[in-house]
Amino acid sequence: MSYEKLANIIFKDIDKTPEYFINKYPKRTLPEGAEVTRYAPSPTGFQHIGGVFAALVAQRVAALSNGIFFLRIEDTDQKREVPGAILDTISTMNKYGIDFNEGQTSDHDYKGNYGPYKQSERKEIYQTFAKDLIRQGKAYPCFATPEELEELRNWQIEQKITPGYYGQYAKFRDLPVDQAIEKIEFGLPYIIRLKSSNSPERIHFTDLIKGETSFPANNQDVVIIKQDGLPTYHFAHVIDDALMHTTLVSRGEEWLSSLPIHLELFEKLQLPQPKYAHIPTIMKMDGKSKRKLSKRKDPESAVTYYDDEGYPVDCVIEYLLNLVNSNYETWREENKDKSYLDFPVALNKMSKSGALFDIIKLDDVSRDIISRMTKDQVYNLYLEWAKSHDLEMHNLALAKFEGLREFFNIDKDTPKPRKDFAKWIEVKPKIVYLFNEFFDEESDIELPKSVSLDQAKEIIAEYKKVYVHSHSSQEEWFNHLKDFAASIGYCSNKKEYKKDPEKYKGMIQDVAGAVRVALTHRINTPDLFVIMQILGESEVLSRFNRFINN
RNA sequence: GGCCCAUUGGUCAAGCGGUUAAGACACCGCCCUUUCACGGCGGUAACGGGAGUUCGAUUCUCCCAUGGGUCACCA
Repeated sequence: MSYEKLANIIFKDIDKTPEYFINKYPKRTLPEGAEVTRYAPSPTGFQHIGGVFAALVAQRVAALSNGIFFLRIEDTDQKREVPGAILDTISTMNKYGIDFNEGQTSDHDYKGNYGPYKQSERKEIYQTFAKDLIRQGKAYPCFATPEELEELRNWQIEQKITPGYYGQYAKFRDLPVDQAIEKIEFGLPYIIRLKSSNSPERIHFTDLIKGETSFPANNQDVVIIKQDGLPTYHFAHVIDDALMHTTLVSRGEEWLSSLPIHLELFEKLQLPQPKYAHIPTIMKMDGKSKRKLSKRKDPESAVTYYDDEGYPVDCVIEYLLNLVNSNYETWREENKDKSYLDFPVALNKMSKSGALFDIIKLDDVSRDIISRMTKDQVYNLYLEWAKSHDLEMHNLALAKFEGLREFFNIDKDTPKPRKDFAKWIEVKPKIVYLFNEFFDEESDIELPKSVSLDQAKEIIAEYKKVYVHSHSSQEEWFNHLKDFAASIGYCSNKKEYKKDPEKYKGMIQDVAGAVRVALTHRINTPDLFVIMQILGESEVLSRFNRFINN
């Protein structure tokens, strides 16, 4: 048969058959209902939060079903490849608690029995299948130059015809085999295209997230092997996911429109087709309209942003889970002590439209989670973050080990813990007054609305005289402060004050406010008693003096 | 432009033919309180538009509008 000859000329080095690879990668033996999923990024740059989102979904689905989750590197476009991106992908995923059962483990190594897990190393496999397609007349070499294609496209658009290489516009689709061979032997460059059946039928399809949908069958003679011998995404996807026995492909919804191509490819290659879940794109508000999170414009699209800001990884994950299934919050409320790993992710409960990434909501989720951590967890996580993002604070935090832990412990053991921090970058401005290094440099002094600076100084001048550092409890200290407040004409009881405001200079909170401002320059800090204990008696008195004389 | 997907308050979203249309975040107010917080209670605020189907549509169908995606030898 002449197609046979063509196939042998094009892929003269390919001596295997599709059966060889099909037999080489038998189906895994897995428990009933186990899903095999994957994360398949191309190593083209920094990690996108959408990537973590997609990987998280796939990983959860596999883990929850006792299946397999693997990493495949889609590096068929060698021009766009960025050195180091593979390792960066792996370490980012690991950092976010996303581990792979199989797949690429470094630039050149992988684990698992279905490898290689890097497409550039699977060239022989793709070519074997492509050769088989040519042999069957289901694919053909195309000699059209990029310029020619461009011209065709422009003309089609001008004529208001669907652009593309298909049907009557596919110039080399029906080129006689001997002429094709002639061109090849002459040395003309070419690529391999699928000879689409061009079926007039509509295809009905069920997506696990989007539900029922239908579209016209593919009619494009898409490129399957590029001039460099590597496959296009479409061809590689179909072969890899079949050979790797992926049961469920979860990927961004931008792939939905090329699904007809993939479906035809599965059919032509006679390979088993997986289930699909097309994940909505994470969007962002831009003025009045939504748009995709952009690498260019949005710093928060990069995973490194969350690290730089100091969001604990668990907080980011829990927020993302919130976007995956909106009943996550309810579940979390009912299962406070469980790990997010126990949450039953359900693809059919996922929103069909793109969610807006809401940093404010992230902050809330994060604050809540941090508030439930122990003082040691908070301290250690902060220290770890500061080590790589704020060395000065890291060293101070180390030096003030006990003090800082006490500070983080304020109200920790109560049923209603404080929610001071959403991310570690917020810690510094809220604690720097503990350190003279920063405190003395501050020029801004906040004041409670009902107290003037002079009034505050007056209060402190008096308080300094009676200040006792050695109170054994917060309660004792505050009682003392109340007595003091009364002695200088401030009311210590709110109700009485309201009855007759004229009788008093102010209220107890004005006095406490003055003390707070003198010690911290802030009107908003955690419990003063603990802060004073951390500062120590001499520093407290010194700050009182500095405040009065300033 | 063709094809596909989507459309409930500012945001995330429940709802799947009959509801006073949940809840969370944000915002506002009140309360609690020994300072700061936390917390509690309450409030403002929504079914894109138009035709059908139906006794009855946020829910079903169609059309339109809007938003998004996609139409590469990129993934």
